[in-house]
Amino acid sequence: MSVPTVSRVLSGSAPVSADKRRQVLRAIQELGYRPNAAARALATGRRSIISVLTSDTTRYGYASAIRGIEEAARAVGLVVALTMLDGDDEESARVAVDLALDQPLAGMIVLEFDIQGSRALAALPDTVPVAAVSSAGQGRSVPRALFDDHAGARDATNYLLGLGHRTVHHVGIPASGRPSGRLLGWREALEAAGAPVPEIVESDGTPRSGLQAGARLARRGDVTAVLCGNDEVAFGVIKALQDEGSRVPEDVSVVGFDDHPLAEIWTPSLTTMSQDFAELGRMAVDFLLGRLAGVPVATPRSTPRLVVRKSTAPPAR
Amino acid sequence: MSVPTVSRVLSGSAPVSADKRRQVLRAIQELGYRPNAAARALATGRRSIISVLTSDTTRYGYASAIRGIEEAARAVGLVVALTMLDGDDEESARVAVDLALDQPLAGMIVLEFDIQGSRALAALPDTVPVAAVSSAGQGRSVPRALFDDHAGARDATNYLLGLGHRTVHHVGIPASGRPSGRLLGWREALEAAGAPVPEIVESDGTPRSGLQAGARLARRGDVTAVLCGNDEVAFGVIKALQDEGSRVPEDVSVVGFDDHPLAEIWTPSLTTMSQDFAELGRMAVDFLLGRLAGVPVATPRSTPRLVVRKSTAPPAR
DNA sequence: CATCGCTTGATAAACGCTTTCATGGCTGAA
DNA sequence: TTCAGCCATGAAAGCGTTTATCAAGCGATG
Repeated sequence: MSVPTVSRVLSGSAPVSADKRRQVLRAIQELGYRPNAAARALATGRRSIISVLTSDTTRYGYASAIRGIEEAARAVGLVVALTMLDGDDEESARVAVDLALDQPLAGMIVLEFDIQGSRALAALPDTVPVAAVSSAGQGRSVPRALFDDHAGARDATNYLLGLGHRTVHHVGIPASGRPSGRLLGWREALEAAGAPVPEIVESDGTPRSGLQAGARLARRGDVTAVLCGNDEVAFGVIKALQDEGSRVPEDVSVVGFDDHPLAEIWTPSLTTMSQDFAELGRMAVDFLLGRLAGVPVATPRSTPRLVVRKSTAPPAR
Repeated sequence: MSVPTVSRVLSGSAPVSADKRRQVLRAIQELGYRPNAAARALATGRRSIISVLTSDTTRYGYASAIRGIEEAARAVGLVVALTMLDGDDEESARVAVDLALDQPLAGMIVLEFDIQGSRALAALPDTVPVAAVSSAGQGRSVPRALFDDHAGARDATNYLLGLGHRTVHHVGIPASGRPSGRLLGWREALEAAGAPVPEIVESDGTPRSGLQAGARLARRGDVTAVLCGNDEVAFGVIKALQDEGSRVPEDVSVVGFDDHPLAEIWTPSLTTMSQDFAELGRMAVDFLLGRLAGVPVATPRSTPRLVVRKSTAPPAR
């Protein structure tokens, strides 16, 4: 019973007599033998890791996308490695990229939801096969799975205008490029409708910063509709508005983005642009794998879908 | 300029003249050379991957723990690989474990927050270095970083009893063993106080199931205090109670578990047992690495801390 | 009965790196 | 000037697989 025989039994690359096979299998059982992954990777050149570069993995959209990526990867026998991007300077992007690159990678997926993602993408050598998950728009020319938050924001804004609001305020979140697709879509819709374009209120995308944004909006007094950069911020905005005595949706309508699992449980339940991040993650994997295999694959796209709940209503007159 | 010289420059394992070094570095620059990770792993035997086995990564506690693990791993130059456990049968646990084991692993961390985690742990061969992140309690004898949700549930229950509630109801979530530490702590506190032990309401840990649980509780009529298995469920429970006309906390006090980022934004803000999952994840990595290095490390423990907010109050009399 | 072809097992090379070992050049002391 | 001793460098072996090549054994066929 030789080494190659074992290899053949394991890989099925050549016929082995039933007898020998049984022998080999039993020995493997007994010894608890596991092929050495490094040696195998070296000999075959096959890489089994998809590396995911992302900032804050605890946020809903990120976590969902990662989940989708992992599912799709596992389905084809690949493992996903996670590297977090935690500074937004170029140096920390380089460090993270280096760490990720030190693995035997089949490919890489960058969640380009924010500036950290863009930085990482920029720091990548162009030898490594990569797919980004990005907002539709410009950026380094790299294969991407796109979510069209430009269109999403436009639709959301139009929906609010359609309810009769004179204009729509916007609470921005950090974006990968500047300005973000969400911001552009919002502005575009306002301009197309001839509505005034109010000053943007910035946030960092967390509920807590939404609280501050909401407080600032409440102080303005003339706000009747708000489009938030994501649901977490929208939650904070609603809370702050309520704390300041505004009723949602009677006094102010609020629309979120992403369709967080808690959006339908919130009081009032949150009208939002639903995005299927998990699906987007899966598409990114398929896209990457397709390109690796040399199969031409169309750029995957996903357009957010308006989910109307109870946080929006026509303005009080 | 020979191969070993390059290796020496890169690893610093032996002195190289400044001249040669410069030469080598320039060549590396020009060629965009990257050492082959698989070959390196094979030659050195050093493994640079920590594999994390976990079920649903989008849930707050899981995502936070993963984040902590990744941070700690990255700090020592390791990469984390993620494998999701998505069935709760033994077969899918075996598949997931096999996939993870097919990498050159430094070690493995299993998030044993639920039955999937336990299954995975059971499917692990005892040759691989592993640390589990588990509720304090029994289980397979494996090094663990423990969170004491038994004590946490006890404290929470005692807090509610201390407010004057006659008893405390419990909305359970799926647990790794059965019964869960949270359930045990809750029951223990009730029994110690001589309070009646109400029938448990089950949930699957999601906001939606919390909604159902809350509706059932509302129908009982005699409920004044509820301890929920986690915050997401608590959110659902609160919502359902409110929908059914109960006021929180005036009619019913609700306590959650984990301190979700939205807990303080909720209406009313949620009293909860705060757990630092990220820290727990970091501790698990240190623990694992310490044991690998042969350094004796004490079992890390973390006890949840009561955070009192506005969802609890003395019972209406 | 001998030969051919086919199946199956063994031997050896290769993957790209690290590490040990030997060598040759240099320095410094005698 | 010479030789011991040291240091930088290159040659070679080894890490655990896969795969190509080769040899042997077997049954079938002429």
